[in-house]
Amino acid sequence: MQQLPARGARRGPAPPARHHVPRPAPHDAGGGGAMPAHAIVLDALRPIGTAAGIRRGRLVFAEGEPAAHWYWLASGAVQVCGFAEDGKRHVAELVLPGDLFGLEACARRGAAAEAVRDAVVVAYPRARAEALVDADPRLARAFREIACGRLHRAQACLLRLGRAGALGRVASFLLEMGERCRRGADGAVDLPVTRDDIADYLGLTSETVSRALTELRRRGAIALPARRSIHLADPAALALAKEAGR
Amino acid sequence: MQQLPARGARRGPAPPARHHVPRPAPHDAGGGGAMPAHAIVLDALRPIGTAAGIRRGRLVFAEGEPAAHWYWLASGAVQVCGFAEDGKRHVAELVLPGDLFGLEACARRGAAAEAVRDAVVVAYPRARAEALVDADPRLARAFREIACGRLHRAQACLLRLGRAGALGRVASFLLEMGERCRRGADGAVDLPVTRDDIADYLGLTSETVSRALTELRRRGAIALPARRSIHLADPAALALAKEAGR
DNA sequence: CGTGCCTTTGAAGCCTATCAACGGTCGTGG
DNA sequence: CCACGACCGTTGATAGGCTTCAAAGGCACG
Repeated sequence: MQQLPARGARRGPAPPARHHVPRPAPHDAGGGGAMPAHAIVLDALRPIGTAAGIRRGRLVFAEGEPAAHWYWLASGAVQVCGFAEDGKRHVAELVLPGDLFGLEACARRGAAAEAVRDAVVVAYPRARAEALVDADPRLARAFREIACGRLHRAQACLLRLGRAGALGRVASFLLEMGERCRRGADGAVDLPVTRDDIADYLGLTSETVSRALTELRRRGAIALPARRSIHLADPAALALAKEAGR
Repeated sequence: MQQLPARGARRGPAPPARHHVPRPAPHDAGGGGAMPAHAIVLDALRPIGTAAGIRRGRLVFAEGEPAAHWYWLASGAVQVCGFAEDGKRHVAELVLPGDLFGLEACARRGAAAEAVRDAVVVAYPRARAEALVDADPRLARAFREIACGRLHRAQACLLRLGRAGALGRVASFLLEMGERCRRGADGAVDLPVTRDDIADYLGLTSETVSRALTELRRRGAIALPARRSIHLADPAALALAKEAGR
């Protein structure tokens, strides 16, 4: 159990990381099968995991860095993202609690991973993790399932970015979050990200995201009870808005 | 060796498919390692593969269809794509000769695969292929490498779609094709796709793609010796144009 | 209680989609 | 071999959507 090399940063200063071993997976990315692939992999990897706290704005790993670990997000939120030369950011993947991330095949990271909320991650040394996976076909299959599922999600994002306008992207995003996020007591979705983060994820600006949310609220599709809380009042209306081209 | 269920279609009628067993991989998606992952997987899968010809415009598989096979593209070109309700298409992945595709984790296809040129594909029954992979850790690792590499490419596409404008997307696309395509005798890249296909891949229209190409030619970054041939005269200029935001 | 950051709203401008037309090329059939 | 037709590519004009620039209110945190 040792401190991770949590390098880089953009926002505020960085207090020392917390250390504690998180409990097993809070949810299983619905695989339908008998035992979810996520649970199989996490069970097997737990013995070699080390936990660390990452403050908001800090990087779990940077682009170009050696890919020495696989990661599991215990709490908080992480974005896998790239940076343009002018400092602009684009988010390739939104990582929520319970998700694995940083599963690179190459020697070096193709993108950075930034904590967008204070997060607790568990790191698994890649060499040891791969050895474990190699030794157990059942585990290998579960991992394969996760990797292909991740590819599927990325392609869904591509389809969304390619053909949908601002309203459609935001509506689609909300529906995705409705499925992936744990709902609050009143059924509202607690967004783990700011408007800026959403914008970078959808290839928009925060102003446009705000306008789209306002429009959806005007239509009665959603309600915004609190800053980070969104109530999906009319999923059908959202699904309809999703189809709106640009 | 039997006929594949090549359903669906858009363009012209469909003559009978050709049947022949293609030779081993014409190229190895540069893994750097001793033996490329592609070669390992293809060697192992060859015994259970059946070849089939797919005419341009026909589907290799349709969205929602059971994912019963893995595929390898021997020749031609294939696009993994989704269709909107209004008939608009967006391409999630461009498959070139030598690539594996259709590696779904779910029971059903999340997107369709359309031949954009007359193609020859080799199909591997998924159950038998997975059994083979399960039985050989070395094979499993190679397959994992391919899957993660594919995810990496998809995320690169996401970054491109998210932050680049038309000129940047086209420049980026040309550089990608320059790396993935086999060059002609004069060093020109032979594009396997039409302007329309490029547009659907980049989330643009064919007119905008055409304008971007004209602009790049005006800048001296490229030359267009023939309809489907593009000479990358100044890769540095292309890399520069790639960074152009919208 | 003060200070940032986040969010929302407004106005102007650029970029891209859309509609339209034309020339060129390829494939087909006479 | 030639002629025709369909498709592909290019270029222009217009409209619409999104980004950008700007400013103000609100909530959270110190």
